[in-house]
Amino acid sequence: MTDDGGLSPAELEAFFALEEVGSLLAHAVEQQLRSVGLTTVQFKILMSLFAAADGQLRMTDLADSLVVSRSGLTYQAGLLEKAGLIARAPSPDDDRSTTVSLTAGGRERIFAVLPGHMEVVRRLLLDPLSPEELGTLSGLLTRVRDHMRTDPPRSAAPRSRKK
Amino acid sequence: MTDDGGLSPAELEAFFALEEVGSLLAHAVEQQLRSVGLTTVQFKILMSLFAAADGQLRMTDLADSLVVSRSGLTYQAGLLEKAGLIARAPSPDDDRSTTVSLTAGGRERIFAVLPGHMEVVRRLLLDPLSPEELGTLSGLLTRVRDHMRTDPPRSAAPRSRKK
DNA sequence: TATTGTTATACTCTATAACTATA
DNA sequence: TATAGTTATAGAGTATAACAATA
Repeated sequence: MTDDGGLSPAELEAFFALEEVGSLLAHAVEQQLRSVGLTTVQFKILMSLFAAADGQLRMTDLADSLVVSRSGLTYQAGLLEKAGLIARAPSPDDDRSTTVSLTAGGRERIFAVLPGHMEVVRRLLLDPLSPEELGTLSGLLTRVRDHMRTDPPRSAAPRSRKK
Repeated sequence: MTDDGGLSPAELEAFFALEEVGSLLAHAVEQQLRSVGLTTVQFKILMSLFAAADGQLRMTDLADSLVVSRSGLTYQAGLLEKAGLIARAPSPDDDRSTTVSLTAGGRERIFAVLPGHMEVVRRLLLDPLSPEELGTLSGLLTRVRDHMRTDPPRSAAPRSRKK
């Protein structure tokens, strides 16, 4: 009658805990980002560029990795460009493409946010754990993340694959 | 120069893994919920009522626990009521308050979603872990969650607390 | 006076579809 | 023909402020 999908109590417990932890952490981070005038999406865009190998990405690749529509990314990129945090330029190899890159101002903004960002994470996530426990948690989550990445994202299908 | 807030590599690793796991899982769950005509917020509302001690909550308490504005909740409650999933009635003890409760249809909808919901969770989160690891993860996350709950949510301040 | 809930309103964001330019 | 990116547009959702009713 009360079919729960066959999950054990332990499984349900882990799931609900993860959902709540993720939700509370996301909210706290969002509040902190607001203090420097960034939304979560915008921060993700900046961090993606920051993490990119050569510091730049194509619009479409960026949209796909963030799982947003291209038009949605165009909108956000317009805001970030107007704020002087990113720059868009035609790609050298393919004239259809636009290459996005972080400006010096964008890098500064990242450095301006990170300390507070980390402080929130530390207070909410890290404080209650011992160093050993942190390592354990990190290891487990990394395994899960890697699995998520390789697993065909049937439920998080990329954009245009209209096939 | 590249101030990262003083977090160790292990801490950063745990943080980024958690952010990505939470993000990917949230997205997958959102896609699944869409198949039964619910948004994430609406599902959370239903689950909050389902989990409530006596199966009902005041509008304000519900809004606070979900960290949304009261007007925002009024909007969503209107949709859910129109869909016959919840019911609103004046509170017996306080005539200013409105008590929200799940209807039979609302309960049915929950049972309709849960199996698929759990399937997504199982595939993404639980599959790569052994039962022992699951227990460990669950324990750690539960600790973190409890800490988050007790810690003054300075960054997730409730609504009206205007001082 | 303070609180509960709703409403009116404006704004942000996102996606779909149409369009331009290039491959 | 297919792809990259933008634009026009429309829709969903959220919050602020004003309001009515009650404590």
